[in-house]
Amino acid sequence: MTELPDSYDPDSIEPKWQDEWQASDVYSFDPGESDTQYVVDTPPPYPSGNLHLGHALGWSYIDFVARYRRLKGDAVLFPQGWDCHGLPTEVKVEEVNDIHRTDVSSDEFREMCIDWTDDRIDEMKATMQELGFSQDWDAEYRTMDPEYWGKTQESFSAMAEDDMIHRDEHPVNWCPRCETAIADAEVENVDRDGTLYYVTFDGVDEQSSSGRQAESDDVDNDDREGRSPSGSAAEPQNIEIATTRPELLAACVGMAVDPDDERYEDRIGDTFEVPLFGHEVELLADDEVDADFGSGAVMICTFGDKQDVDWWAEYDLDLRAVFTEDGHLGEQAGDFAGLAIDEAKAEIAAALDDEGYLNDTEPTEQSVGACWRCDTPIEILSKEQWFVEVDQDLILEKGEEADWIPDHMHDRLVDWTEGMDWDWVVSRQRVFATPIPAWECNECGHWHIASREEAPVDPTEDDPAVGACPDCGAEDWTGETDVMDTWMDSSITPLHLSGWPEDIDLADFEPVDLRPQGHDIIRTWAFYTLLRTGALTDEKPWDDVLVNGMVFGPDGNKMSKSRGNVVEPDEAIEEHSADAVRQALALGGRPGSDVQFQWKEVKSASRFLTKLWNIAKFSAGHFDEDTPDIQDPAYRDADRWLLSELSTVCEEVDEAMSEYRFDRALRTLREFAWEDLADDYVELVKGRLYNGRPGERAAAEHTLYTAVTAVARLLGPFSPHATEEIWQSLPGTEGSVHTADFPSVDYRDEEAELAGERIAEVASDVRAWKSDQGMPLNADLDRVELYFDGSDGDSARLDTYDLSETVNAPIKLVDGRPDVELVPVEVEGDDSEIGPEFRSDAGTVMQAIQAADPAAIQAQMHSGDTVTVEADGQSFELDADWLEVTEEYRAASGEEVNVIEASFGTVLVYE
RNA sequence: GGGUUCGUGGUCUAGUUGGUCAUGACGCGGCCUUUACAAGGCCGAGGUCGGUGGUUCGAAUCCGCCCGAACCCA
Repeated sequence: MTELPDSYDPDSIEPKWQDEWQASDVYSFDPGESDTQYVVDTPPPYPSGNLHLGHALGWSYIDFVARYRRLKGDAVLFPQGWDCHGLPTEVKVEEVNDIHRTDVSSDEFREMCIDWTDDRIDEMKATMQELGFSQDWDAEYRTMDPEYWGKTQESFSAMAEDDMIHRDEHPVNWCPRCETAIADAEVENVDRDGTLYYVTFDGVDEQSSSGRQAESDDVDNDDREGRSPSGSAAEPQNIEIATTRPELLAACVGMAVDPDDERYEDRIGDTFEVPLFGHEVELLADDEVDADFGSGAVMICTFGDKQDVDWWAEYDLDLRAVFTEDGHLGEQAGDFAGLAIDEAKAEIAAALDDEGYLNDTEPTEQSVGACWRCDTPIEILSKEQWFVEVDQDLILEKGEEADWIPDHMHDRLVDWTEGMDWDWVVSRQRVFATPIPAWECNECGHWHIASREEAPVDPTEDDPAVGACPDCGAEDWTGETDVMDTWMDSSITPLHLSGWPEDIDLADFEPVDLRPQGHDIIRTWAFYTLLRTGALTDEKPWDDVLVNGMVFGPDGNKMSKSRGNVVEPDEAIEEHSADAVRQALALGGRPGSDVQFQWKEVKSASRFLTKLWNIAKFSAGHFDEDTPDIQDPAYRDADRWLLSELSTVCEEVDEAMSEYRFDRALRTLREFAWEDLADDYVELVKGRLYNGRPGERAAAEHTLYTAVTAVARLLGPFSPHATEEIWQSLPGTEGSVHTADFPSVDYRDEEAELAGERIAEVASDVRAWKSDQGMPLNADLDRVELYFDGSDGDSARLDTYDLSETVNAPIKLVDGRPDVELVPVEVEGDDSEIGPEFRSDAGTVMQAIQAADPAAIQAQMHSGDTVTVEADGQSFELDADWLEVTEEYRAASGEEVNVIEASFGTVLVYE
């Protein structure tokens, strides 16, 4: 127990506790210390070096849960991993060192990447520390460490044993800038302005040579020679197609139209000649063609898009690969070979125009697939690659078994999964990644995948353990140089955290408790984890998936450098405090919804923390080492009321936290601490604390102690630093607030709650009245009289001691109405009683009540249990309890008196 | 084009088992040194609950349509 400093200074207490926690083991996971474990599958971020507010939101949620579960007594594993492998690091390392990755050996390049990543991890850890997150750093993992990527390889081998890995020639998404295959999930569709070219394909007539028609039509550009889509006289007829990609002309292997398109009715199966390149293609009919797009006819190329791939497979078309891996035109392109794709588009369009094949162009909006790492438009190339089987049913089944918060995020998984039509291409033509543990036999071309025991292994360095080729017996191998998609690393995090393979076998795996993540990686991290864990263990990876939204800038837009609306976590921490930032993030909305970062929320959180600090400081001044142990305190109504309220708060916070409703939990806590505890309770008991007899004082002290220690613990998950400082300054506490137990306050007293509410209400009303009168709040009053207009003798059960001290006046309680002139001015009926009773007449009855003379109604209420009102010539009999008469003070009756209307009756204040 | 989510005072937000005057914060105006706190207390102004139609005695809440925004997918 230490003295609480006079003022709240987060700049000094936050770093102090962060260092303290690091040096101690408050967050270490010891499965033996509790019967219940709680394991979080924390996202391993890509180590960019910059932990932004979006991360801060996701990690705050995790930290709230982790700290809450610790309070509830679970042994919590909150680990932190790093998803290190990937292209951006390679690019960065090349940039920083001004080299190309082929300038140095692979090993050397990998080392450079590791060094770079180490530094970036340190930067992100520093921000995590500043935000007060409670990871157990003993459980840190980095996918670039052989201990980790060996597991990736082992899982690859295990899936290969189950025939879920294959190597095939298959069209893949290819980024020509990164020069690697990428998965569907790594393709972003971006809208761009493009040009739609109308190009004529001449018809081929077996009888005659493919002579062109020199016919001219009206087109927009009159310096161009145009060709009609349906040349009138000559045979055979040509056809006009529309394409945004003339550079693919050399790869054209067919043409397609809508089977119902009357313009092309008789021409299905006709042969046409590809302009400039001369090869012949056939016209197909397929439902997928949009007759309203362009000319209604399109060309099929290998490959312009996935649709082309489908048609290519379905109609068994030729493969004419025209693009090279580095985004140029290859030999198939003849005179155009060697041009970059963009150049080729312009040159081929110009050539088409020169030769009279280009009829028209028009601007068009198009959606193109782009590499999500570098935004370069992707191409589809046919390549030998490694694939992991996508078992859609299994993924859907395991996804269904998990609880998604919010619920609807599960729909995204389902939509994505059902739309998958290719297997997952996992090979990448890069360096800094997990090596694919496979070798090709130099003799017979057989591919051998490492056994599980061989991992970690670099096949470019070591030969396979198998020795001789099982197919041909040769012993000469070439190691695979391709590496794995980084999602292969991160999709086994639940397995890694569960201790596979050293502690458990795949068959022993049980789902971990929580997967927190952003909704942007449902189609990747969540999808792949379900795929891999499902395939390897036949279990769902986790019980709950908690999905966080995005953090927008203060202006409501997505944070971006170009918009200038980026707020960095350390900026917000410096301005206020980490404790305040965390509260602002918690209150930004329910989990799953996007959060707009707002300085005012951080500021108001900061004010609340100051308030809390002052409550604690005031309270601590009244505590001594005996306070925690006060036995059988002589509680008064105010104490019982506060304890009863606190019991409800504990329960509500518990429930909200277990439902991941951090916003609701925190709001509940704030209201209790500020309104009930500070504004009402503390004001009520000051008299007792300062002037009360020892027993009376002790009851208030103990109540205050119970409330403050409970609030510190309940608020600990949200604002760990301030609550720690407060907690450790209180008597009777041992160790960190973050190893304490969830407060068990179970003190229910409905009568005291009612009494307390009334005492607090009057105290607050008199306080407001004094403020209105311009009086000091501690001004003496002659007396205050409370009149209860209920008939059940309420007044007898009200404890006026604290109230009297607070308002500085003797209190008199009276059943009945005060001897001042009160005029009934309005009668209100209870909708929830009158509605169901009178159904369609309810509206009429309510109107009648309002139209009736309030005095007459009141008279009826005083003379009996029922009240009759008249409307539309009918009379309706009402239960007197359904009505409430509002009275107003009209004139003083002699003595100078002030009247305050209260919920239970009337309060008279005599100055 | 398809799907999901959302629309509440100037700004952000609570409130979805329908029920009396719609919650709070920030901002704004005014008053007040009161033995934890002026980083406080008190009072006040400010809302057709996106629009429209329906269900119902009664709709911010349920249903239909429309408008707008964000995200995901094509």
